[in-house]
This record gives sequence, structure tokens and C-alpha cells, in this order.
Amino acid sequence: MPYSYEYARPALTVDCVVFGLDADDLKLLLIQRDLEPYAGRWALPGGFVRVGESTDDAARRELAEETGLEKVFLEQLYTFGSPDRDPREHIVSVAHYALVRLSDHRVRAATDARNAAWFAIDDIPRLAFDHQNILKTAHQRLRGKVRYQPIGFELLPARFPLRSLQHLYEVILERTLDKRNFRKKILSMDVLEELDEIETDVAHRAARLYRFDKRKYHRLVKEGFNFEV
Amino acid sequence: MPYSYEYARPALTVDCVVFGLDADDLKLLLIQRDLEPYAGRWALPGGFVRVGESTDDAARRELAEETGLEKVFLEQLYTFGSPDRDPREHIVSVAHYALVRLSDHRVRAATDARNAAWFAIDDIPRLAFDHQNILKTAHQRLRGKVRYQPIGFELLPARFPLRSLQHLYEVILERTLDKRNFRKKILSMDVLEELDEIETDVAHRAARLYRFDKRKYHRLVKEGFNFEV
DNA sequence: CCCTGTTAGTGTCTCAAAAACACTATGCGG
DNA sequence: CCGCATAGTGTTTTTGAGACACTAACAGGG
Repeated sequence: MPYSYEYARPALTVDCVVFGLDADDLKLLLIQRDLEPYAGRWALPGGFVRVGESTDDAARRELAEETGLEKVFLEQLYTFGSPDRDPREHIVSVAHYALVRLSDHRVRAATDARNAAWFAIDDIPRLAFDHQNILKTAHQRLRGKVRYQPIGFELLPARFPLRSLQHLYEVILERTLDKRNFRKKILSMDVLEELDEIETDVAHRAARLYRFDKRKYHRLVKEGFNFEV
Repeated sequence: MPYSYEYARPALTVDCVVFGLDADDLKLLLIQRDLEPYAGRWALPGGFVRVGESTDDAARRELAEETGLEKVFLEQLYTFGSPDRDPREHIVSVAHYALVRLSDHRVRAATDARNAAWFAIDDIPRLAFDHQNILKTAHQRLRGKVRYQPIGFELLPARFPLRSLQHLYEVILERTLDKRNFRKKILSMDVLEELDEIETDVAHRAARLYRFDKRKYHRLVKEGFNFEV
């Protein structure tokens, strides 16, 4: 035990709530624990913070190690510091949440050495530790976030029909939106670029594709805005 | 050095950004450091988290120890985890912010053994560590918060004239508000109770006093709302 | 007691944006 | 070519924000 301190220290971990979107649902990335406590139980990816490493870096590192995800949108969520949240000892966890395009990452996560899988957001198994609570907090934050920051760039493929973006908002907000009002609003924000391209392989009229204007999008993310949908 | 661990651990602290309101200004509570590093420099109250103690409890304890403040409104703000924010070693700090009625607490803080004092929010001395940055984050959060949660219960005396509440919003938002629109809006929220009582000892027409309806106020805090002022 | 100074308290109009709402267009598949 | 599924498109109504100015009450001084 080579590391000694004058006073006892809680351990420090990071956990990641990774949201992904596919054609139908908002999904959550979980890994299956192979060690006690809660061996076999599904849990949020995460692990210990190393000395000399920022908590954000630790979250990215653990995410890459456990699920193969890299370069994702990731933000700090909340720090869970209750002393009894881990049965072993006092472990404080800085929770983060991430948004990823599920289509980019589905395979890698599923075939990783650690057992990792995507779950539909309303069909989540029992989770280890207080991870259910962390998830609840993250989902609330996500719902709150879409009201004052644009979202979607991180969750949709590079080119997408407007329907997909509306669907994303509907899934996050858990309510349906009016198509015309949604289109009016989102187009008036001037962050989408209309492409000369339409969907293929659909059994009905094909929709026009759009992409985000990175510059304008990130400016808007930074400044905040008002998006009541 | 009686506490040993298999892996190195960052130290864990809490810091508190304590906002107080007096008749004129938004104030900030600071303590003067008596130890290195940054001896003599003003800093946010805070200290180490003990094992077995939640981060929230730690924040409350440190606040009580260093400034005498107890039972204040206190929420977690953000966790600052950069390894170089403290010159000694890697110290991760869970920052909190608190809102207090300055009139209730002015004396105790100022006469405490540790040198503690209130500073006007736009006349803050150079701070230790990254505390300037933490303060900036807290001030932003406070401004954001008033838009979707009612505020004031924690910062105003039990009975107050509407002018005080408007003044509170003006100070936090750093702009003036229209009296009639403000009253219209705040009264329509149905959280204030009109009292059969007016100000005393004022050299002009005395204003009617109000108080918050605790039940309705806390319901609204919980649910969130939309307060664009 | 009256005049002055200071803050309390009150209503309406304008304008912008949100919300409600239904039909035609297009393309695929059988 | 017909049926089906989704794309795409404007107008009206309603709601809320924002701008705006005068009278009322009270204290204090002359």
C-alpha cells in the first residue's frame, strides 16, 4: 500500500451516462460488471480518477477503455457524494453525460471485451450502486438542456431528414410536436443547411436531407438561446 | 501517515460561494487565508471532505466552522477537477453555492475568529486558487437559475415589500426591470401572500408587506417554471 | 397646516411568438 | 394505375412580453 496520507480520503471515480439515438429510441450504453460488488449487474461505464488527471479526462479515458467510444460530446452532470452509495467504502463519483450518434458506435461497443450493450431508455435493467438515480438526473438534465441549447449535432448522423431531428426532440421531451411548428422554428434558427440530396431506400416519398452548419451551431450552443419547441 | 491506499488518490474538498443580499447590493462572503499557499489572500470558504460525510454535509460543516452560517439554502454547483488548480497536489473541489439573507448573518460572519467579510459582488479582491473562476461559474448559474425557478425566499426577510424582491432580481440580472410588469408577473405566479401590514420607519409612503407561501413556493421550485421577467 | 419630496401602486396597448390546425405533393410497391 | 405512407407547406388565434405615465400616500420641514 504505497500511498499514504495524513487524513483518510474518499475514493474518487467518474461515471458516464451515455445517450445514443437510433431510428426509434433514445438508448443508454451500459456495461456488465464482472467484479463484486454487483457482479453481473449492469452499470454505467466509469472508474477511478488518477492523480494528475482531470475529472473530464478520466471520464473520457474510462469511456474509451470500457466501451471504445472516443471524441464524444461529454459534459459534467453532477457529483454524487453520499458516503453509502458504494458498499465497500466512501466513494465520491463525478457523473458525466455523453451524447453519441448510435449508428457510428453500435458495433464497437457491443463487441468490446467488456460486455457492453445499448438499452432502450424505458427498458433499463436494474443497475448497480446508485446508477438508477444518476440516470434519472441525467435524463432530467437532458430535457432541461434542449430548452436553451441546440442539440442534435452529437446525436444524429451527418446528413439527416428533418423528421429525424423532430423525432429526437420528441424522444427526449417525451411528447409529440407539431410538424409545421417544429420546422418553422428550427429553420428560423439558421443552423441547418439544406442539401441537394434526399433519402434513399424508403417505401414512400423521400425526404430532403439537411446537415448542421458547424460554425453557427457551436456559436448557438455557446450563447444559449430559447427553444420552447 | 496512517491512511494508506493501493493507488494514489486526489484529495477532495468543498468550496462555497455564498451570496448575500443587503439593501443595496449582492454580496459575497470570503475568508482570509492564514496558511500557505496564498496566505493572506481572500478565498471562498471550504475545506476537506471527511470520509463518511457527504459532500453536501461537508460544505455545510465548513461553512459553519469558518463563517458561523448554518441552515442556509445550499446547492451543488460544479466540480472542479483540474490537477493543477492547487499548487500542492491534485485536489478536486466540489463547489457549492449558497444564498443567505445578509441581515440575519452579517454580524456573526464578521466577528468570527477567522477573518471573514462580505464584499460587494463587483468589488471582489484577488482570490486564491481558481476561486475567481468558481465565482464566475456560480454567478452565471445564479443568473440562469432565476429564469426557471423562483428565488428570493432564501435571500429576503420573512416579510418584505415587493420593491425588495424586484431589487433582488435587478441585482442578480444586472439590469433594471419595469415595476408594473414585474408586479404583474410575480403576483400572477401565486406564490406571494399579501399581508395586512406595511413598512414602518420609512420617510415616504410605506409599502405593503408580502410573504412567500411556502407550500406553493416549494412546489414551484420543484416543478420549474418560466420566469422571463 | 401646507408644501415638498419620495416612493407606492395601478391598466392599456402593441407586438412578437407560440399553438392550433388540414390539405396537397411525391414516390414506392403491388 | 391505384393505394399507401410520409413530405412539405400558411394562416389564424391566442398568449404573453414589453413599453409606457399618472395619481396616491405619507413623512418631514417650514
